[in-house]
Amino acid sequence: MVRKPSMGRQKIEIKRIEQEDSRQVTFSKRRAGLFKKASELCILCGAETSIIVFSPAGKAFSFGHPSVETVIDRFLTRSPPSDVIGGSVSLVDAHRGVNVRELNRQYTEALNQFEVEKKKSEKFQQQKKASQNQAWWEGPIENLGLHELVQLQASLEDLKKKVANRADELLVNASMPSIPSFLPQMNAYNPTGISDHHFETKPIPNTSNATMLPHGYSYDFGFGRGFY
Amino acid sequence: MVRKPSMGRQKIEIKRIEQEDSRQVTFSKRRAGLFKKASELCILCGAETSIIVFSPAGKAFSFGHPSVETVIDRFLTRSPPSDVIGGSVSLVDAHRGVNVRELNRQYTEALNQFEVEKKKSEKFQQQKKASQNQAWWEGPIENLGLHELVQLQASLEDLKKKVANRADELLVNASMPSIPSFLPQMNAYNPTGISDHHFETKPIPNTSNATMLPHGYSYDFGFGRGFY
DNA sequence: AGCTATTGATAACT
DNA sequence: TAGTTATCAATAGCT
Repeated sequence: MVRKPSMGRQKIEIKRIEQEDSRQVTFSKRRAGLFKKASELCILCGAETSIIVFSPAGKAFSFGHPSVETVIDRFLTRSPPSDVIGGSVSLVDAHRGVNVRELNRQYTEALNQFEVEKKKSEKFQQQKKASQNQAWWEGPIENLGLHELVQLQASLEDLKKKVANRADELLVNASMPSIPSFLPQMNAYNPTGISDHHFETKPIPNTSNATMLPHGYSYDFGFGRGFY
Repeated sequence: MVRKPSMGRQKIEIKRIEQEDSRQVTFSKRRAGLFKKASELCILCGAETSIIVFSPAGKAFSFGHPSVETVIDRFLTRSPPSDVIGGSVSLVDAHRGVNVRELNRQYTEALNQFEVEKKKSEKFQQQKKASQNQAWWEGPIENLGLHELVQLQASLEDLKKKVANRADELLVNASMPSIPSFLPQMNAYNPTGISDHHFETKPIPNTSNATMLPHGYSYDFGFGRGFY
């Protein structure tokens, strides 16, 4: 019998796939591959990873270990994983207003400082845009005032720490009721099916306890954090 | 001479790598691979992707197209409020959390902008310094990024290769200023040592215009969304 | 950081 | 959308 000599995998250029069907197929396959790679990275190296992917059609897919929310929160607040899950919020409540207000003040202040510095380098921005993707970085740097920028950075870093600390308290304990990993949330989440959320996720082999779900669905098996 | 018959790649089990050194090496390699895959997914399929990875040591790495913040925002906006999920925390004033979160987001954004500005200034310095020594490459290939140029100074051979790749990208995506894959961004990143942020990101080839930076650093080239 | 031998991912096709 | 195969690409083990 004559074999069917598939061309097998062919080398492709990394550029937008114009063929819509092919693009969709490739998206699905590669998204699955990406999530698998991520899960392996988590398992092999004990990393915490979060991936969010919006398909060209606008559908959201996500992968997260221990969960998308956990990683994002850690990233945004830059605070270490908290074990104060489910703590009382009433205590935070008492200081909430003041803290937020103060943080806001500091933030505004820092922002103002930043704006001043920013204007100094505005010309470079313009130069960049003017030359499109040309060499925006070319030109004199003397006017930038790097020294001042450095100082500003220091103050920002300081502020950030405060924000992070506050946020950690407020978010972790209050607004971010960290979803218990083993909860069957995904299934129970949208029992009505009314949601117009998109979800088309493919389970990945060896995914272990990482979450890998369509938009908005978390499914942490409680891998926990085994970090240093 | 006797060849050195490397064992080449061996099959491995997907389970935690106990050997610390190996784990670290694997983490670096695979993280780079993961980001590359993500960038390809974005380019090939026009997807919007965000990846955040915390190394076992706690360092944060991120990839984002158009930017981490953009994708996360989009994701969180559409995501169901997590406050409602956990019954025990339903008493929480969701609004409060939003404020803090928003505050932090704005702060992070500001910091990112600042960092970008700062980074630019550093590039200028490099540019200046580099120009003093050799500027032979200017003009003919000024479409390339400074980082590339700086990098290329060390290797003419590399130059040819890079220029070719670059030209390729530019031809294909003329309107998309991409981030030169071999950018030494992370190296020049924090010369002050003031920041306590972690950053150790590896440039990924063919990353195009996606952002792929260490924690908190966004670098949106304005790719925009080319969705349907 | 570089180098290969292999495994693993996937483009083309059914 | 899922399954198969030939190739290409990623990377484990070393240096």
